[in-house]
Formats: sequence, structure tokens, C-alpha cells
Amino acid sequence: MQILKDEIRNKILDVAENLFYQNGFRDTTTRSIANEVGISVSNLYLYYENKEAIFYGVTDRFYEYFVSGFEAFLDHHDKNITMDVCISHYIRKIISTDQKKFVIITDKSQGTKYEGFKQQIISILSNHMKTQLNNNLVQDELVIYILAKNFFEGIIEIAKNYKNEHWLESNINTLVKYHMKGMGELM
Amino acid sequence: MQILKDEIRNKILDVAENLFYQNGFRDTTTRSIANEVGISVSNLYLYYENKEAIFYGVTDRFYEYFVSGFEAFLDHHDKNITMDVCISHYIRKIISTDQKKFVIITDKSQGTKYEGFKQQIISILSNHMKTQLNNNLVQDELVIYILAKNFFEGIIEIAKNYKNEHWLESNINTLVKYHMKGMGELM
Amino acid sequence: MQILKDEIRNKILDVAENLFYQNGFRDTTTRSIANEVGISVSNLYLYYENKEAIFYGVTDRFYEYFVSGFEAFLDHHDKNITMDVCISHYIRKIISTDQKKFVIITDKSQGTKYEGFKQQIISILSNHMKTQLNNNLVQDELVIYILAKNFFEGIIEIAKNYKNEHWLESNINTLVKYHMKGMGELM
Amino acid sequence: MQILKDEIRNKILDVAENLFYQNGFRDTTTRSIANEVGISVSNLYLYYENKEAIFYGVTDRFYEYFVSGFEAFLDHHDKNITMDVCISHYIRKIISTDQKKFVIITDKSQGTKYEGFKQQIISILSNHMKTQLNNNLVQDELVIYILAKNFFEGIIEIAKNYKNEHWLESNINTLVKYHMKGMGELM
DNA sequence: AATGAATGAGGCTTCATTCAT
DNA sequence: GATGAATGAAGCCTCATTCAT
Repeated sequence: MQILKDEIRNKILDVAENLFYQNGFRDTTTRSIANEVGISVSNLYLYYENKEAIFYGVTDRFYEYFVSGFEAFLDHHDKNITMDVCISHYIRKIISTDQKKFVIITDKSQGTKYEGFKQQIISILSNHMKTQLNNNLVQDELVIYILAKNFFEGIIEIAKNYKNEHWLESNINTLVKYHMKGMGELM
Repeated sequence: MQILKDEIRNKILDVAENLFYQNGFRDTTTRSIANEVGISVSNLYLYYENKEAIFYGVTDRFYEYFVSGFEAFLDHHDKNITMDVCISHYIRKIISTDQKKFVIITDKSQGTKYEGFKQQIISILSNHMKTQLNNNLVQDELVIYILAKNFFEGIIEIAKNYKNEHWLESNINTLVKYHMKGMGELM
Repeated sequence: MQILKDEIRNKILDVAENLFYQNGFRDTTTRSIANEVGISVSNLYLYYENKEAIFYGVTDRFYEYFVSGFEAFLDHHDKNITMDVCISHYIRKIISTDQKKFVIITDKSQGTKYEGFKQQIISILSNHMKTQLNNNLVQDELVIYILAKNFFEGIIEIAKNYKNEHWLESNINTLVKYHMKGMGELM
Repeated sequence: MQILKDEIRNKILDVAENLFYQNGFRDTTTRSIANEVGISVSNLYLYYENKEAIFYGVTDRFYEYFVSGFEAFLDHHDKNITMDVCISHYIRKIISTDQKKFVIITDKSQGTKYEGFKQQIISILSNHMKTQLNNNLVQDELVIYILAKNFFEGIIEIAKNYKNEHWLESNINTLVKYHMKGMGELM
């Protein structure tokens, strides 16, 4: 019976992932999840406490994974490779394995505890960029924040359109180069 | 002796503008508007036909203004000034008068007739950029689309943080220069 | 000021009569009355206590008139003229002077104290007919009731389509003759 | 193990049939239905999509049945039996099985897709009658229309009072004979 | 007397969640 | 473990009626 249970448990996550990805947390109904899984709505509540718990079932592990990788990236990036290559690597790994979760947690999480996650990431990125720039020329921190935001949302957009590894590499590289060049302007 | 008390009529628009700005059309309830205005929900309907009408009360005039300016910008940009200066001018005018409406109509309008407005603008911008680039080096149109999106959302972000004219000018100029430089990378 | 007041008082009745006639009591809003009169809704309540009172303002006097005439007709119909002529006379008088009120009170009064008026009239007519027939052949009183109803609703229908005196006379005569002949079948 | 408890599903239809029959579609509230069934209003929506769907749950099947029978009657009435017998048969079948539905669909359907159904039937009957009469003596088509209406509403009234087969037969026969005789007057 | 302004009750509908078998 | 059944809270909207000036 344990196997069957896990099967359903996972199918719920699968279905929910797709629905959250398409419609976001707020606009995904428990009914639509249950229907697509092929079980009753009340049965859903035997597996997960409530709608939010399903969301966290989809996202929590990825969140840990993403954050730890992100912190690693911030703390000690390998000095042998340039920063752009490093970024590109990290992002590609995330997207190629967890494209949908990445989009969900950053862009479809209104109504959950991850609501502000995207903002946090962008703020961290922004602070990081500030330390890289001798930004005595930048009057306001906002511009850097915006560029961090631009960059991160560019990545989200790429994630939304993910096709294959090669496509991903080339698009991310272009995006990274673009921003590197643009940032040169600010120094 | 006015037909309806302008004070409240305007307070409704004010309150609604702020709530739409914070939560978007979908997630703003008539109750929240009424509560914050300090009237009953049913009284709201004395001033506006329905929730959508309140939204359009906030946005319609701005929409006309925005679109006409945007078309003018696309059609005949003054050859005496460079494009970046031209963009900067237009945007500054919009933001300094209507920052919130600009954000609402582009980013908080799900459930209204302006739902697709931001996408339209970005698509137009994107196409415009493609004609400027000899983009034989750009493998995928997505990148250009993302950069148009980046640019436009950068502007939205600036709008969200608007402080004063001088601040606005300098931030927009920086953003424009940044993207101009970045686009150089794609040619 | 008294004159002005009466003017409005009467205009309200006029307008209400038309609206009740078109839409019935239930589906006529106080707003629509006030709008068409050209006054505010609240002003309506200075003239009449509530929507029902307006209805009775339109109908009460007619009700008295109708009932007294009807009773007279039942009690002592002139022996010099035949019953059909008598009926025809009475009905024509009612319809040519108060066509709309007649329809309203009999067919548009749901939600008022006259709700059951049509039924009452029909019942009385039905009883009256029973005394005229030696109805040992009629198994069930229902048929007579139906014929009374048929007859009365035929009259309502004629009232709804009232054009002029001549038209009225000829149509009522036809209807009366029809039913007289039909009733012959029951004797 | 049925998808929805048929008992309640049917009780809703039963209750709704009675309420529609008494108050019509417009003036029957979802609350009154739910109260009388003994469930919550929201539970109603588990069984039927909305108020209109409940109405159609009550009426749709009957509508098909009624119309097909009616068309058959108009198209090829058996030449071996006279028209009055034919009518009588058809109507008796309808009423003995579905008296209330018959009344609801013809007389209580304002606000639904069957709103105009009674008028249609009466118009068809009226036209049918006109072809039967050499009506050079009838000044106005209204009278024929009224008689068609009378006849049809007589049937509705009989439906409202239905007791048993024998009662039905005798009442309908009387009504039909009555109108046949009355129509003789118009030729 | 007049009216602009206000409102509570009620109507339809959706949805997350719980109950009972 | 599964699910059919149930529900309360909330959302949008209308309307008769009342309040305050």
C-alpha cells in the first residue's frame, strides 16, 4: 500500500507543478488538481494538509537546493573561471533540471510564503553587483537594483521558453554578455 | 449641487489606484476599496457601475494619453535628437505625471481589458529593435524580446520608485545608456 | 406650492401606471419611476410611503369602482336587456376608461395585496355561471371555472390590445357570443 | 457509489419543480430551494451548475417530449379520427404524466430559454385555427388569437387541477367540445 | 420640499476545507 | 485509504428604503 500511496503523492506533485506553472498558486483550484490526478478532492487532503502544503511539496526541496547553490555561488566563486562563465553554469544547471519549479517559485507564488522570494534574490544580486562596481558614478542604487532585476527576469523568461541544452546555453550566454557589456557602462 | 460628491468619487479612485497598484485588479476586492474609503460596498455602486468601471476610472484617460504619445514616438522621432534622448523624454513625461497608473495598466490589469497591454508594448518594442539590429548574429528572437522586456520593466521599476524630476532623468538616462551599450554587443 | 405638489403626485402615478403596465409590480424599480418622472428617488418617498403605496395610488380607486360595478352587475342586471349585452356594456366601460389599470390589477399585481384579485373575480364569475346553468350534466365544477377564467382572460387580452371604441365593441361582442354559444354546449 | 446522491438530486428537482410551479423561475431563490431540500445553498451547486441548470433539469426532457408530440400532432393527424379526439388524446398524455412541468414551461419560465414558449405554441395554434376557419367574418385576428390562448390556458388550468385519468378525459372533452361549438359561431 | 448620499438585506456563485461513511 | 457529500466564508452586484442637509 505504501507504493500506491507514494505513486499518488507524486502524481499530485506532478499535476500541481504543471498547474501552478500554468496558472499560478492563486488561480489553481484544488478541484482542478484532483480532477487531473483522477482522485477526489477530499483525498487530496489525506496527502497534503492544504493547498499551500501541495505548493511546498512541489517547491520546498528545490528551494533548499536553489538557495544553497546560490549562496555557494556568492561566497566563493572559483577564481579560475570568470564570473560570467560561473553564472552561466549555475543557471543552466538549475533550469535544465528544474525549469518549472524555478518559474513557479519566482513568478507564480503569490499567496504563499515564497511570495517575496524573487525580490530577495534580486536584492542579493543587486548588493553583490554593487560590491563589484566602484559605483561612485552611480547616483542611485536603484539603477543597479533594476539591472539585477532585469537580469534575473531575463533568466526567468528564458526558463519559461526552455527548449534544450544547446538553446539554453546560447541564450544565457547572450544574456550574460549583454549585461556584462551594459555594466561596463556603469563603471 | 453636483450629481455625485466629487470628493468621494475621487477618493474612491485614489484608494482604488493604491489598492490596484498593490494587489492588482483581481485581488482587490470591492470590500477593501469601500472599507478604506470609509463607505459601504453598495455605496460604491452609486459612483461606479462595477469594479471594472472603477478600474477604468483610474486608467482610461491615462491609456489614451500613453498610447497617443507612444505612437507619436514610433512614427516620427525627431531626427535632430538621438533616439535615446527621445525615449528618455517621452518616458519621463509619462512617469512624472502618472507613475502608478503606468504600473497598474501594464502590470496589474489581469481581468480587465488591459490584460494584454504590456505584452503588446513589449512586442512592438521588440520588433522595433529587430529592425535596428542586423541580427544575423542573434540565434533566437527570444533574446531580443527579453531585452525589450527588460528595458520596459526597468522603466516600470523606475516608475515604482519615482522621487523627483532630477532623480528620474538621471536614472532613465543610465538605464537607456546601459541598454544601448548592451545592444552594441548583439550587432 | 400645493399645485406643484399635486402635479408631481399625479405624474408619479402616471409614470408608475405605465411602468407597472409594462413590467409588473415586481419588475418595476423605484429608480425607474423616479427617473422617468424626473425627480430623485428619495423624493418619491415624500409622496408615497413605499413602492406598494404607489401601486395602490394607481389602483385603489379603480378597484373600488370596478368592484362596485361588478357587484351591481351580479345583483340586479336589467331584465330588459339580455345578459350578454349587459356584460358587454359593463366591460366596455371599464376598458375604455381604465384599460391599463384593469390590466395592472388583474395581471401585473404580483407582490401586492391584489395578487389574488383575478382569481377572486374568476371564482365569482364561475359561481354565477353555475347558477345560470342547470349543470347536472357537468361532472366537475372545474370546467365552469375554466370557462370563466377563459372568458375573463380573454377580456384582459382584449384590454391589452385596446385600440378604440369600435374595435373594442366588436371584439368583446365576438368573445361574448363565442362563450355564449360554447356554454350552450354545457346545458 | 453513484457520483452524486440520486436521492438528493431528485429531491432538488422535486422541490424546485414545486417552487417554480408556485413562484416561477425569477421569484424562486436558490435559498428557498436549498432550505426546503434541507441542504446549504452552496451544496446545491454540487448537483447543478446554477439556478438555470436546475430549471432545465426539471424541464428539458419534458420539452423534447412535448415538442415532438406537438409537431406530430400538427403534421399528420390521423384522418380516421376527428381533430377533437386527436387533440384530446395528445393533451391527456401530456398532462397525466407531467402536469406541473407543463405549467412551468409554459407559464413560469420568465428568465429562462423557455420564456417565449407559450407564446409560440399559442401563435401556432392560432395560425392553425385561422386556416380552419373561412374567417371573412372575423374582423380582427386578435379574437382568434384570444381563443387559441383561451383554449391553451384552459388546458393549463386543467393541468393544474389534474386528479385522475377519467376526470381528465371528461374535462378535456368538455373543454374541446365547448371551443368547437364556440368556433362554429365564428364561421 | 428636494435631493445627494448612504446602506442593509438579499441574490447568485466559487472555493478551500471538513465530515461521515 | 477513499470519497461522496456538505458547508461557511467570501466575492460581486441590485434594490427598496432612510438619512442629512
